[in-house]
Amino acid sequence: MTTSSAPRWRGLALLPDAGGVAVVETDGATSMATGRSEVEALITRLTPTTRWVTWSADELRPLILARLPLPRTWSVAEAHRLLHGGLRADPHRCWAAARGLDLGTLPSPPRTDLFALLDEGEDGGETEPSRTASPGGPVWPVRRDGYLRAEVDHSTLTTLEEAGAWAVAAVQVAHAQREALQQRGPRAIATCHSESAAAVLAVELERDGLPIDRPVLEELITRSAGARPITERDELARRADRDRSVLEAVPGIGRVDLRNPASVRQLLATAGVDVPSTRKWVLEQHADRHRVIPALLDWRRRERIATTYGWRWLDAHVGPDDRLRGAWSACDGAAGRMTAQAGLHSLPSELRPGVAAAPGHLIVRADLGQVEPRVLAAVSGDEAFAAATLAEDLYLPVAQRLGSDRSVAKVAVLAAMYGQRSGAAGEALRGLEREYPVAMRLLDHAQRRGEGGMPVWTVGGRLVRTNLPEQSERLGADQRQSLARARGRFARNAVIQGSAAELFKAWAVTVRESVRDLDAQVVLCLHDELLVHVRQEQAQRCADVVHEALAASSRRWVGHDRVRFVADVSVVRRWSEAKD
DNA sequence: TCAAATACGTA
DNA sequence: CGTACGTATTTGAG
Repeated sequence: MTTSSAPRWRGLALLPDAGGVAVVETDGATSMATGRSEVEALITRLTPTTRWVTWSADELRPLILARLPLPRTWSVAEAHRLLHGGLRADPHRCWAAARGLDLGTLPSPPRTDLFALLDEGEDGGETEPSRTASPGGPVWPVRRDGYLRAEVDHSTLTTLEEAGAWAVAAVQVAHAQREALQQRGPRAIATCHSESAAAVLAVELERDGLPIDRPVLEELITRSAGARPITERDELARRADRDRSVLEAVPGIGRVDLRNPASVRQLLATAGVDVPSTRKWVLEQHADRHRVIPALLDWRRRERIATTYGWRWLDAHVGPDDRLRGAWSACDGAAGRMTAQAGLHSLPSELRPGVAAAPGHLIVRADLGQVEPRVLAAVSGDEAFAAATLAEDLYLPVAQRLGSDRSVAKVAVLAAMYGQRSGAAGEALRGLEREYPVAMRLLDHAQRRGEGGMPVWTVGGRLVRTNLPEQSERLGADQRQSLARARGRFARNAVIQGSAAELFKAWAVTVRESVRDLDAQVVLCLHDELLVHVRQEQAQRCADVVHEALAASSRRWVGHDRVRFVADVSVVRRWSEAKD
């Protein structure tokens, strides 16, 4: 293998105020471009062979907003998250980790309070830091004790020299990260490439937003929350309107605070229904006992839309261009799935007809089928389980081997991956252990590590810690055991969920690249589902490209073709439209 | 005023 | 005693 050959890396740092870009060449020389055309020429001239190193994709935001393509990047932050787990990946932390410095004594970021004045000059660095970069390496951002200056980040850069030194430091970290990732496993560097691209995609997703059909969305909101309130009085009146349907189901009840679970429980007791809690699944079991219960469940549904996805949400997150925007991150702090704000990942299906292509456009909707068991087959190397993935419906061959119904096989496989032990799953699990011992061993091993508070790794090499937040000292024996079990289930699931996230992102960023020529954009990533917005003439071609991208990226990711991934791909006007 | 607990939407 | 996240609300501590 020749993976150790030096990558063609160029560091990139932006001067926020000057509107310029500093580029550090592979030999350390720094050049600079200012103005859009000059910057674009500088970036695109080198694009085909260059991987652009930055501390984070967020630093590239101005270039991304200017729609520069940036196809090959190395995000120091994403590499750090892969190597060390968790979410925190500011430059100072990444630098210290790459240098092997103690993270416990990481200089704290500057405070804006009065105490900051008292502490000035006590950072272990020079009191009058030289803001000059030396040719041999970054002097200015680095303190005498080896840490990066806590008060420096990309928004504070003011000169070409500073930007150059900032980029040089990023490239130095990237080289160390690459070495570490090479040790981590055969897929880790490729994973870092796609995670870095996913971080750029995350900025693009926020830039482009999700196209919505405003009249339809407004109608759907009106149906649940009531007409748009103008005054605060209106708002209270709408709220009372929603409450009324529940309250009138129990005559003479008077005023009840439906938002207070204790009051609701009392309300139900008055109606002659005694429930241990007012949780939805509990209420559903008593739905036929009194008409107030269905009314309450419907109230909850409407109230969710009114409060979380109502008029305020629409005004806050949907722009005048009818795009729904929220911030995205390329990975969460646990197994590494993408996250999104503004409710983009939990939009009720009821509102999805309101997500629609802009005029003259269509949406290519694609979702991976049965992705987690297919990922299990890939990461475990269980050849029998891999054989099942060749089927369009993986659960059919599994059921056949288990000698059970498809439904039993499905429950068993999902239970195996989620660590469920209760109910009918227990029996069927034994069948899985008999027929697919290799896959089951991998899950059990991860679970045992989690129970012991030890980390696990995704197939792409991401470290997933299992001992993070809870203070395990001073726990009773029962608490300790339930904590260990929770960690075990988490670890068992994390190797699958996290590896699936890596495959998904590899697919998503391949789609991102390959639809660029069609002038199409990925506008939503939802764990196993992609929406691509495209002009209608190109929609069919785009759907084909999405399929091809899955074939290519999954083949690369798995490393062979004995595990198959499948996607449902359809061309629709609205997100809600049925798959074909 | 802030954090935890509760609840629930999505995968 | 299935996992994850984001959002809103209530509650209780400071």
